[in-house]
Amino acid sequence: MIKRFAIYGILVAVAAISLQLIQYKLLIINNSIELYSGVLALIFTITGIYAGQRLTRKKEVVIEKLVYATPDPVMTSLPIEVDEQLREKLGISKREFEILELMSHGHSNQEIADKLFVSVSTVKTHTSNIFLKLDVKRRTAAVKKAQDLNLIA
Amino acid sequence: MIKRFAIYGILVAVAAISLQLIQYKLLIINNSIELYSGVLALIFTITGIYAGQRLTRKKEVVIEKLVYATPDPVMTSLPIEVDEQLREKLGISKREFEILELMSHGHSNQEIADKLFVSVSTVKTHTSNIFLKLDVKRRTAAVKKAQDLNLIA
DNA sequence: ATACCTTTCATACCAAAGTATGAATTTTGG
DNA sequence: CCAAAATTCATACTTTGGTATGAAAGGTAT
Repeated sequence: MIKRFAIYGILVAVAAISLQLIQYKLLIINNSIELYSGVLALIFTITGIYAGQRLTRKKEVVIEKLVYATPDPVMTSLPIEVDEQLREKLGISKREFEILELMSHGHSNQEIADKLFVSVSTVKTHTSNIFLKLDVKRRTAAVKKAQDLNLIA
Repeated sequence: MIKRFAIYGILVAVAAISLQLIQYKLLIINNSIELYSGVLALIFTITGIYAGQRLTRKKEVVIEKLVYATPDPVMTSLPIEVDEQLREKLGISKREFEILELMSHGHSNQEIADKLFVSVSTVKTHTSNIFLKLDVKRRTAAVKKAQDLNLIA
């Protein structure tokens, strides 16, 4: 940081000397204080921008950028196994898990029943069991918890 | 962005007029081109630093976070800004959005009402409007769609 | 074989969610 | 200031979700 200020100091010194030259050239040849002012303004604006950038360059804000990509085959194997382990750990059966996934897609009990070719009663039984095992009282909470646990996507 | 340049343009104009005053004051009273140069340099260095900061403020370091999802044409810039834009595009009000978020956390209408200090009726009205705007029929579907649209986390 | 788990289904009942309608109040933008 | 949008609330009604209970059928491990 000290080094940086030293460099900037040298630059200012060089600029000062340059100014003397520019000053006399412009003032003697053109006798124009306006032109001189303009050049001066331009130079120091640029210098200011440069200095400002240099001195504050490290103040960066880290922002997450979402990159869309299809899942890597190698990566997909891991989550599924974890899902499986966690599912079994929670005592959730495969059928219940199926229903949990359909539930997370926003389907009603009736729609789930139709998709799985079972009665609404069956779906209700499963969902009730899922709620017990996930320790929640509503399907929205079940989906949220399952997502938080990485049980489902 | 255009607005920013306009503001900068006005500042430059004001600076130019100020310069005339400073120029004559200093040159006439002190007859010192060196003092004038110094003031000019200082002003425009500061201006430069300010302008540089302003115009390049958004250059953050972007850390890429992989999200496994199909590319969405709407989702190209920063998530936070898109949330706002998308929300407005869908005509979803700030209050409705609040409720949508609480809904996605698995809360019931009663719980949402308690958190926001409003009646269940109000929450129901909002949720119904949300469903219309998201073109869904259930809260689970609303949450799913909002997540898919990256409207909510 | 039998004890256990999973899956299936029903019936009944209560709670929560969602719709429709209308209206009062507040905020906000021109 | 005024019009439009947002927020609030109520009442009445329908639909869906969730609980409780009981039961039947199929698979499986001891």
